[in-house]
Amino acid sequence: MTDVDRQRYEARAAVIKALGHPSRLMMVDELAKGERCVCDLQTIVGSDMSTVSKHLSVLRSAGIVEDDKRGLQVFYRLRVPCILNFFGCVEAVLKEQARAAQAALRS
Amino acid sequence: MTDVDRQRYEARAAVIKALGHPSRLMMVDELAKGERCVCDLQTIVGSDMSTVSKHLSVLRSAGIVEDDKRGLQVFYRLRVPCILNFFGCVEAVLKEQARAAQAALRS
DNA sequence: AATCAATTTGCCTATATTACCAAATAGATG
DNA sequence: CATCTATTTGGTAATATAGGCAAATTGATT
Repeated sequence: MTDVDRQRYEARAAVIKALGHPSRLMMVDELAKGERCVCDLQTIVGSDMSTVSKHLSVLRSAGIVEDDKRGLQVFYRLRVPCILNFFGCVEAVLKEQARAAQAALRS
Repeated sequence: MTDVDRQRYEARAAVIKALGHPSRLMMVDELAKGERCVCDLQTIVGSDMSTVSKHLSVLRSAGIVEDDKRGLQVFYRLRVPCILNFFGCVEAVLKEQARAAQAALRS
């Protein structure tokens, strides 16, 4: 494992980590439908506006969303929509989890 | 956003979070080639054995890997191979990141 | 220029994560 | 049974993350 390889895994992990929070997932899901202002996202997520803003900045520095200020509002949108493909597989993992839990109960 | 919805995002985030660490990504990548004992993974990752073991337990409780003790060794393998599809999109995000960084320099 | 609205930043506290070491466990072997 | 090997568990310290409040910023409005 070379140093460059390590850096590559580091970079990948940073992207994935940015997605590893429920509020951020909610926002990504909402942004899948189109661009949204911070206020829209706050309504959905339900945290303090400053908290939402910080989550968005995590997504932005990971390269997952980009923003665009128009007037008083800042609009965010997905930069790389393939992110959405993750969810299918994540659901598969959750199903496996459930299955394993059942099996454990039976044994 | 109902409470059940929130729980669903929570569960998804937990799975994704488990992937959000460079060492764990390395291990998943290695396991893509087939099952491996903890010692194999330790060699690749290069951390303390106990650290590697804990990372594996994170992946296991997320439902991403399963393990199997045979003799003195414990073998791990991927439970849900679609995980590997993530990487393509993550690379796309990284490329976008790089492009944005370039654009920022030019402006 | 003063005020208002939307968002971000700074600060602080609580909680979570990571890593290593040392000790415990479990199976194999002499 | 004593011992060796592979792995896990417990303890602990360092660092990172998350959330809210208050203050700062930025653009719009009067």
